[in-house]
Amino acid sequence: MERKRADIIADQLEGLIFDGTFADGERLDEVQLAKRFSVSRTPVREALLRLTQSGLVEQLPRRGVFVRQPGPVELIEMFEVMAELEAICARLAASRITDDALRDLHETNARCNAAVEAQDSDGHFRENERFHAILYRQSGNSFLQQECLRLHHRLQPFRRVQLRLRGRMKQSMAEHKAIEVALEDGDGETAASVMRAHVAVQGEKFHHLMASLKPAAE
Amino acid sequence: MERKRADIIADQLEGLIFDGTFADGERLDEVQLAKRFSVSRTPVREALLRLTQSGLVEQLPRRGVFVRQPGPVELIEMFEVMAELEAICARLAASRITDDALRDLHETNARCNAAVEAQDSDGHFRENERFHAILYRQSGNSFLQQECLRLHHRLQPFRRVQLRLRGRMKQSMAEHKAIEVALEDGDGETAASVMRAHVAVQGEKFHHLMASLKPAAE
DNA sequence: GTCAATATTATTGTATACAAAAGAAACCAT
DNA sequence: ATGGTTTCTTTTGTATACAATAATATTGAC
Repeated sequence: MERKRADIIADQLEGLIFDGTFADGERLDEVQLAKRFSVSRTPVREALLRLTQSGLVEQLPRRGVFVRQPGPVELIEMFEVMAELEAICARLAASRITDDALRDLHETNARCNAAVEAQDSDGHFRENERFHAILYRQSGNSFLQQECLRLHHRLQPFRRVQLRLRGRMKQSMAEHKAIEVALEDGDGETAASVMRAHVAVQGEKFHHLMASLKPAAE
Repeated sequence: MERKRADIIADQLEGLIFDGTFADGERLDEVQLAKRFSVSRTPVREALLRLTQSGLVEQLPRRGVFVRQPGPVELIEMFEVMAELEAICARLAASRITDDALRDLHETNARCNAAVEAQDSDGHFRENERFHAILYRQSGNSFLQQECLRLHHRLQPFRRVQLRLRGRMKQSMAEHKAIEVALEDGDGETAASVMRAHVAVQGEKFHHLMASLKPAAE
């Protein structure tokens, strides 16, 4: 159950930004949003403040808040950090993961594979999320886990795109398997380097995809 | 120049939490703060919302906001993440750092050493900050840089303590030197591992210090 | 006709007023 | 006296009113 209206509005606004209803650079008018959600400006302002902290919008003093989608460079940077963070999780998890979690990881990968075979995109997405979430948790560092979840969530809209590329899903699953094996062996360095590449390639694929769509950019 | 009153208040409140004026678990009353800063509740609430996002306070719905200092476990976790993040910066910087920045780093270390010799605690602190800031920047990833600055800032009140330990400053300087050399050699892995230990030890020292002060804890 | 200065409008930032919910206190019953 | 219930108070969350500033439009001068 959600807490206050402001939080609900923040989540809804986030969704509207993620799905492109509010385009990059667009100004978010407080009174319009207030009318849209049938509330006063106060909870809308709180929601916008939260989005500002999340980095989804930018707030120019006395001018308003504007949607701020990361550009190509920033996106590559964010994926690079995500890759490093997940590599850390993998390395730490190699020595800290529980047997239960290892089993869970194995089963999750199995379900993920099955979803790929069945062309079940949503299923694959769900199990893929679970795979990564398990590793965040098994880093044994809940602060690291929180940071990973935060950045993961922020990159989510960009993450789905690259998975549609031909052959990417199967390669991705092979990487998952390699990470699983490395963790079973307690080989932190291997787990880290495979994971780093696994995540970093997502950013690169996305970048290439963008570049092919907008050849004139930059 | 600061933007709105709410931001100024947020910064001031942060300082008051850092210096212990507001103790852990203490409730921050909106009307009291409003009177203290001679404003209405509105900017106070905005400031508190910002601190909530930063993690300095916790907001229980319909109950109020409470100062939330990290406990021993969380602090160790945060230092572990900081160590890993800085290790990443060092590794990336090894291949990306500019000659100018290398010179700057060298001079900063020299000034830092001089400050240690002169027992200039503030000077050492300042140059030490600069050393780390240079590496954040030379990671060549401004998103990573921002994340490092954020966590660094959050850990600042706990960082100063361990430096007062006997012999720690000299050892710290030796580590700085080792990192500098590794960067000159373009040896990313060495730079990363030295940096990781350099930062991680801060958390451990702090932990030991706390444990020695409160032997009954946990 | 164009540029600039001023007036008008619109929008953000802050203050206050109101509503709802949680906590405290008083009252009653056993 | 103690436990529970109910009222009252305190405090958060929301709505509205006001103030200040930036954007826009209008008007006047050249």
